[in-house]
Parts: sequence; structure tokens; C-alpha cells
Amino acid sequence: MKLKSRYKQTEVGAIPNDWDVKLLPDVCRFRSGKAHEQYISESGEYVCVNSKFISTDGQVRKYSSVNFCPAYQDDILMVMSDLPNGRALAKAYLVKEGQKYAVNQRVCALTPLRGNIAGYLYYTLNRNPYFLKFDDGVSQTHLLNPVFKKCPVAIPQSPDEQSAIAGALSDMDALLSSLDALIAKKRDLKHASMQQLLTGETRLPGFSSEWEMKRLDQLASIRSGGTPSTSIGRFWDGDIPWCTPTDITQLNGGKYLSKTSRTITREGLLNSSAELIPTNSVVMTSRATIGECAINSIPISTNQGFKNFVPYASTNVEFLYYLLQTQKQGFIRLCAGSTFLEISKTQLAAHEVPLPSSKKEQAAIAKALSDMDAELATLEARRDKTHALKQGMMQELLTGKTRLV
DNA sequence: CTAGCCAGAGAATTTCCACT
DNA sequence: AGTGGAAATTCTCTGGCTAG
Repeated sequence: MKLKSRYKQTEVGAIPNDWDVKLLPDVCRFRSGKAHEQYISESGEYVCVNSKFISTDGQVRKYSSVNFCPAYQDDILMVMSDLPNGRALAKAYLVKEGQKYAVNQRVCALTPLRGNIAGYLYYTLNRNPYFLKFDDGVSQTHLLNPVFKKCPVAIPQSPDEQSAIAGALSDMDALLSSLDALIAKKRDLKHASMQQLLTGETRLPGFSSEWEMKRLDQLASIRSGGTPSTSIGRFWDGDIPWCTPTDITQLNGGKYLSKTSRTITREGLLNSSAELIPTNSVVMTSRATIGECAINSIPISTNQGFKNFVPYASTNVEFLYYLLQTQKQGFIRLCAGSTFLEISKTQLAAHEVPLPSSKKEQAAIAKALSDMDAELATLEARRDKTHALKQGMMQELLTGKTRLV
């Protein structure tokens, strides 16, 4: 005897027997947005929903003084047009309060025909593969009404299951935004602590000796960088890491630099003003992007967009790393340069900073700040994990592979 | 070798426009 | 008024040359 499967094969994949595949018009009404560009003003009463609004989850807003296409509570607003490989195509926004949004052209409003299904529809329609396959990666994509009319959606027959799925996913969203809020709060706290600890305004217990002002060139030997001639092939792709500001910004605030995207040869190093910076120095961008720092955990060379600090024996390198970050605004004020900012070595060397002469106190401050960094990194890892978990849950719940009721 | 000089690239997004 | 493209604009980010 053959076991009867609890799943059936459909055009949207295998779904449970007690789910249906419906066409979008069976569950919601389609309205195309209207042009509001002529009525945009800061004092406008309505939020104009364009692709940017949706792609930033409602963060970036423009206002319109008129409303040709109002969105209602529980409407799902979706981006209909995007350029090839656009990230906003078919991205959705669930309206939580009516009377407020003016739907712009190239965005549509989907109004659920029955109550309580909005949450489920939002999660299943947002970036739904059915819509994404209209993006051929070559020409601009326009999702039109007929596309929406033929969109199949898998829907549990039980309204309880619909709400349970939407509930579980919105719980995950709530968890994610609370993690984001916590991370933002910890960041603020760290900035405040840096302000306090690195100016001597607040002292760590057990330290009381005087702080003093010192020139930066008293703390470290300041070295510049350079670019070996790019027309000479044998200077490049060697075994010496060569750092550009991009390598630093790509660390995204990470403290240690251990690899660079480009490398030079020993001959390239000798035939340019680049120099080898020993491990545990601070490299700092000094052109265009000013004052972004990292500690190199390998010997490294840089281009001329850097000033690099090789710390003297009396300087704690981690302390110097944090201290330089608090000086960023000051460095920017020192900058010259017509097309983009640049800080000169002379000015930098003479720049004075307050610090404790006790290396122990420097180390204690660096440790306190490192601990905060570690805590932030843990939280960020948890946020990323939660995000991955939500993706997995969507896959399971929206296909009925995992059942909640 | 350093300081100064010079916008440019590429992506994202909005706006325009000729045509149904 | 809606469509299908494409152009224009905006935004972000950063490289390398060379005179002195």
C-alpha cells in the first residue's frame, strides 16, 4: 500500500494539500500609482511612495501636497519598475497607517480583498521570484497589470495559519529591529566613552597622574606612502601588501588590517616612495577620506593617501588607534586641497593631543574600548545570524514545509 | 621624496520623451 | 494616460602624476 503524500505539486512548487494556489486578483485589488513629481514639496502633507522610499524601507521620504493615489491600511505597495538587476524590483512595503501615503507612478498598491491576509501576502509577495524573473538583466523591467493578474500565490486555506505565519515572520522583524536599536545604542555609548576616556575627562580607577599635551610626532614616527609606476608590470603583484583607502573602508570599522586587494614587489617598493610599515602600526587615510584608521597585523605598504604611525616604545598602539579616531574632525579642519581634502605631514606632525604619560593607563583605556568593540561585534554577529534565520524561516513557512498550526 | 594638483568612475535613482 | 526606453542627475567613493 502506498502512503498518500501530504503535499501536492503545483506551478509554485510543492505545497501542502490544504493550501491553494490562487491568482493575485482572487486575493487583492491592483491599483497603479500616479505621477506626483510636480507636487513634491517639503511641506507636503503626504508621503510620496517611490522606489527609493520602498528600497530604504521607508527611511528616505519625499512629500507631496496632493494625493492622486492614496494607500490604505494593509495595502501592499510594490516597486514595478527598475533598471537591470535592480535591487528594488518587486520590493514591497506594508502600509500600517492609511491617510498618509501617495503612491507614485511605477509603484502599485495591492489592496487585500479580505482582512487579515495582508501580513501573509506581504511576506510572500516581497521580492517574489515570480516577479524577479521578468528582470532579464539587460533591459529595464516594467511589471505591468497583466503580470500581476497572472501572479500565482500559495496560500494556506486556514486564516489562522496565514496569521500564524505572518506573525512568526513579523516577530523576527521585530527582533531584528530591536537588535539594530541595541547596536545603535551601544555604538553611541562607545562614542561617548571614547570622548570621556580619551580626553581624560573621566579617569579609570587607580590612575591619577597628570595628562600632558604632545605632538603626534612625539608618539610615533609618521611615514607616508606612494604608488610604484603603474606602467611597469614588474613592480606589481608581488609579495608585499599595498594598501589604498578602499582597503580601509572595506573593513567597515574593523580594527585590524591583514590583507590588501593589491600587492607590489620589492623592486616596486624600492622604486617608489612607498615604504614598508612594520606590524602593529596605525595606518590612517589622509586624502579624500580623512582619518580612517586600522592597525596592520602584517607588514604593509600604502599609497600616498595615507599617513602611517609607527609607534615609539612609550606609546600603546591600540591607544593610539583610538586616540587618532577622536581627532578626525580636527584633522579635517587642518586639510587643504581644492578638489578633495588632504592633510599635510607637517601639520599632522605638529597636531597636539592629550594623553597619559603612563603606558599602563594607555593600555587600560585601550582595553576598555576594545571590550566595547568586542561586545558590538558579538551583537552584530547575532544580528546577522538572526537575519539568516529569518531567510530560512521564510523558505520553510511560505512553502508549507514547516507548519505552525 | 613630498606637496600639490587634477576630477573621474560607477552605481543608484529620477526625469524626460517619443510613441501607443 | 500608459509604456518602454534612455538620458540626465545625484551620490559615493577614491588614484596617480609631477614640479620642485
